Amino acid sequence: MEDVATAAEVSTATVSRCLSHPEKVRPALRSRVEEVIGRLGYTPHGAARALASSRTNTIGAVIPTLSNAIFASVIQTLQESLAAEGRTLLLAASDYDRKREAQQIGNLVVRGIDGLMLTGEEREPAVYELLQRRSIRKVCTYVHHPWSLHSTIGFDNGGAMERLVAYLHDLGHRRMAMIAGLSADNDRARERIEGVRRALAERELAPLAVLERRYSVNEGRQALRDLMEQAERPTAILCGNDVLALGVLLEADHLGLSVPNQLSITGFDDLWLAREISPGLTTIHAPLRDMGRLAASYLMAASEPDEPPLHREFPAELVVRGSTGPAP
Amino acid sequence: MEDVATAAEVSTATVSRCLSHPEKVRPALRSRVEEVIGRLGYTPHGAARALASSRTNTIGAVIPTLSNAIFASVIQTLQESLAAEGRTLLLAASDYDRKREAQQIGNLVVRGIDGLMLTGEEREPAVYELLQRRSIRKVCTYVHHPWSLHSTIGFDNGGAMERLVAYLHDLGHRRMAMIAGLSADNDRARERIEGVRRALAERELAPLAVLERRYSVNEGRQALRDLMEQAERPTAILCGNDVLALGVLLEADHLGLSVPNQLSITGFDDLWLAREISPGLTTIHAPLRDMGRLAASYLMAASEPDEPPLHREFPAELVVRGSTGPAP
DNA sequence: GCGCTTTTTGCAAGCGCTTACATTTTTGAA
DNA sequence: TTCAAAAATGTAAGCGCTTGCAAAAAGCGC
Repeated sequence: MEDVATAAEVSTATVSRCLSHPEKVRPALRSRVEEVIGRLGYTPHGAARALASSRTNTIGAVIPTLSNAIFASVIQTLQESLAAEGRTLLLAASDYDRKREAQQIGNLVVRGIDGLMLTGEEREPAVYELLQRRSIRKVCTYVHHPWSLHSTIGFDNGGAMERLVAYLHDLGHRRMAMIAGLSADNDRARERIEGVRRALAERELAPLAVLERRYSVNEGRQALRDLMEQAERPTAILCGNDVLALGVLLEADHLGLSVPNQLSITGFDDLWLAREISPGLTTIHAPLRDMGRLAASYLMAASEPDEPPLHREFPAELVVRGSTGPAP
Repeated sequence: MEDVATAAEVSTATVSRCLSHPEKVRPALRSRVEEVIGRLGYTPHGAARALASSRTNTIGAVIPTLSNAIFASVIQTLQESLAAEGRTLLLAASDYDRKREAQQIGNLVVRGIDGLMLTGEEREPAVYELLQRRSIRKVCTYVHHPWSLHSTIGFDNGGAMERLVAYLHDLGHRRMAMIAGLSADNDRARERIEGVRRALAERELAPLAVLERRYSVNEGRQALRDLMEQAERPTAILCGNDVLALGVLLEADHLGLSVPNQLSITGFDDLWLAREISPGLTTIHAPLRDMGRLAASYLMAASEPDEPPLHREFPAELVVRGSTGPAP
């Protein structure tokens, strides 16, 4: 920086201003400095900037896993929106593990972030304390908790499942089962289960079974086999996400069960695959791009003192395709 | 840090050493300091550390897109390996755009990284100059170029396609076409095309057509329609990756073409989907986890002066499934 | 207990920037 | 043209750590 200042015959302060607040420098001078910067190939030192300005222009995000396309999609949007404003994305994966998530967040905080996108709301309280102490903006995504002290941007997981149950009920289904995700460290999975129970209870029904499985195709396959061994077979199966539903669909084919004639199947998320396979998967469309974009702009905004939390719900719409039909 | 030092009745230097070089501090003292750190909830300031030590403990990675599972998978492995050694991953996506990639890399470098994982080898020369000047370790993945000055960890894209052609040729196929990825800014795509041309030329054949398309299911579908409109129809179609192949498979079904009886189809990458769909997709298995792990350990290693580049090839094996069969 | 070497600890000088404040230059109304 | 107000630039004090070097403590052979 000193070299640039010398070559351009200005002070280092001016060079710094050209880089950080170009509007504060007279255009003529600015272009002279910029020319020298280009000629000398100078690039600023991020750590020094961060130390001096206590801003890192970096936003962190913690998601359960990259292996699931729905997180990849939000991250992609987030990073595009951030890049457009000159921010960088620091990414970590928790692998659906609470302890690990806390550790990864600690990592990100140490590394220096101005904001943090989280998945779901439930986590170690220590995490929220740390973020508070460092006054790092945060937002919980994939959920909508208008009562919460933490900002949330997402959709109504339980409500979406209720609509799915209502739809199946209208088709005449009475014996329904659910293959959910592991609910232990996952509030989204839990809300989906609760939504199903609630909607069935309203109709004076109960699920034949609620199986909790890791989100994977093979777990879905196995779960269907387990369900079909039981005395009372369901006519419809609600899956915790599309990946499980896909496994169920594949296994149903394998077992010679006709979908949707003998068995209706639903998913959640609306991966592109849900549309491409045959039969198409009836599912809930998760508003991923909307979430990613809003999260980005929220996290980049300047913090006001005593700002109330932001809560924004995007609709999660029911998408009816070929995997559901009237009860046999 | 000063507070910790005061409370533990030591100097800040000792606190720093407890954090960075614990073996240099007498165990009794160290545990005293660590107790205070825990009690006060002190977390070090990453930017200050980076500035003082000129190490960031952060590794960058630039991939074309997160939307393709093969990149997600490598990133997942990379990040696990890095996290195990206390390093963080800084991620950027280039969207298969050369300019954008250069810009994203610039971003990462400014932000401060000790090493960088790149996808493929071909890019703006300025990028390599920048990395050189900042003496940032780097490695190109998904390719194996033993002649290159830049380290490469990957597999032989062209050779894999040659094996695929040989296999199809043995099955009696003579009229083959290729639906490749866009080769403009993508050396992997180009090498795959060249592999096909070379293998066919050796057999005194030439591809009926080489279509270049964006990697997407719909582009694959459209490409198959285009191919089938031509006068001379292929009996086998080699796709640039599994996503294109999947589109071709779906469209073949749609068009009433029987696979593999009327048409053989191959992919590249071996996504889990390739195994799950029916018929299963004959493809090349990309050694993603191996690449990710080795890239991580290479990038974390200390740089020696005048170290020669590392070149490591992992086998990319042919996986035969139901989408290929004898020529009609 | 002594003098030596080896290990542990403290001191303090930066690391490369940003920015509050002081100083200089420019602007514009009289 | 003049002078106060506004804008542009320079000065220099940190930002929170690491680490070379010096000083102190510990270990060791006698």
